[in-house]
Amino acid sequence: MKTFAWKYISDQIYKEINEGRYLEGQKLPTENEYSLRFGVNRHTIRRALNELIRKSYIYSRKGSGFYVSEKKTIHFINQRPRFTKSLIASGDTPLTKIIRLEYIKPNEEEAKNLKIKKEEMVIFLEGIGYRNNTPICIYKKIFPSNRIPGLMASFKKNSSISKALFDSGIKDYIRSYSIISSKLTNHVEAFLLKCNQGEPLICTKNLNVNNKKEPIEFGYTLFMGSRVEIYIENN
Amino acid sequence: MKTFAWKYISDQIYKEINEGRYLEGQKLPTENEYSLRFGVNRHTIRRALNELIRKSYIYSRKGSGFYVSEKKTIHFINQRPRFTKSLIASGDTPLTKIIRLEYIKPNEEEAKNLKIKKEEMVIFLEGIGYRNNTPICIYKKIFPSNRIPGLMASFKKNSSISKALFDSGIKDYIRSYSIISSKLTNHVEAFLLKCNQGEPLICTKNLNVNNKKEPIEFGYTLFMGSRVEIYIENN
DNA sequence: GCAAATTTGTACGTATGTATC
DNA sequence: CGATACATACGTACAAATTTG
Repeated sequence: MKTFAWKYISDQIYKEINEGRYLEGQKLPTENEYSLRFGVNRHTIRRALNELIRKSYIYSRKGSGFYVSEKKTIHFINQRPRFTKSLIASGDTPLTKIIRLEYIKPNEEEAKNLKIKKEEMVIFLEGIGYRNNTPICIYKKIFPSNRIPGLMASFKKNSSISKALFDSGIKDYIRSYSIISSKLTNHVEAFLLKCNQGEPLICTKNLNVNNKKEPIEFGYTLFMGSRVEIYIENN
Repeated sequence: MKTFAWKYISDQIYKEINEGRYLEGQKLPTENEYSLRFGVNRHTIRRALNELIRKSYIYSRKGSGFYVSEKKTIHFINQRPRFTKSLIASGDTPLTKIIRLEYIKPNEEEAKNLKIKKEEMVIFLEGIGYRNNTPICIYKKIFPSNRIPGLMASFKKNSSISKALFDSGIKDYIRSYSIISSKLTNHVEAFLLKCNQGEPLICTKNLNVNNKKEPIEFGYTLFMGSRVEIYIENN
């Protein structure tokens, strides 16, 4: 099989990144510089660099340049889920920013999973998880507030979600199930995750239940495929 | 924010696919036809169509045309893993093709997981999983043959992996852990999965142990993100 | 089975827009 | 503000795979 110019150049540049010739976040040569070096048209270089963006080895900033991407962290999925713990386990500073907190009506799937009537209002919480000030996931969580009195007040007092739950009487909970799929970022997600549109995401959907097996949280998380790995433990 | 021609066209074509105007696998209009219809250059159409390929809504065949992609199946990850069972659960005909079966030396990670010396030979098995004659995953499995006498012979006799294990005395086994990550297909994987290079994959790595908690299988699976969803049950 | 026509893929070139420095 | 650098979009040409006659 013939290898094409753009493919060869893409592999070549990747090799140089992989050899550690550029630090994470470091700027790569410009399109024109590569164009001169490889003796091809600028568009052929663009094709090559675009391939590396798709594989999320690099990213671009319009008017600025192309830069080397950062490495992955590990997220754990197990019976006792705690986002913060995951990040501690991977040796980084935990951080979460809540970007939305309000009462809304659940959709059909959410109501069904939480075992409530779809007219019953729920607490909707959306936030972004970080590692080293880099966003690595977007999460949305739905709580059946009628089942957990005082939860909204507790959220407003506590910065930590599991602490807020604890204060509202949820001393323990376990994960009932998770569903994992994949898709590419749309432009809103790309904005929140500070990445390019079209990057691969690992999507999880899950249900947590209390010790009486009553659903207490239904959630979605979008992890950046390029920054996260998911670990599933069965005891 | 200004929306560009290629973006608008990409969204428009996607909308038409999503409205069900084309069947799964159906051929779309050619680049030239779209070019005429939208009044833009062929390359602008290519940009738009490429976006839909990246999102795996469509795929292309050189010299032939662009086609609408097929829907997803569900794969279950739980304590009692059986690939075949997953496919039955999703209502399709199970099928697996073994493309490699031999004795080799394990790498460090494999030896460590299987709790054997890295000089000890293992059985390496590689295959492709199908649904309706469409490949949906590539799997590689490593078995500590010293711990499972007669396994190689059994593989050669049986078409089913779990049946082969059963015949070799592994009446039951459970999944110890799974790790999930994501990446894009390289050209070998794209060839095996009959898809375009650069499609997103859900990558799993896992360890199965027998009822004495001895490792009996370490495996990797690459699921096509566009054709599979993964369901994790915790009882 | 072969040749021609069709269709996608690669590669060059030019021009202009737009964000960053 | 001007210079730089990435992004979009036009155009041409030819290569390579598939389909059609």
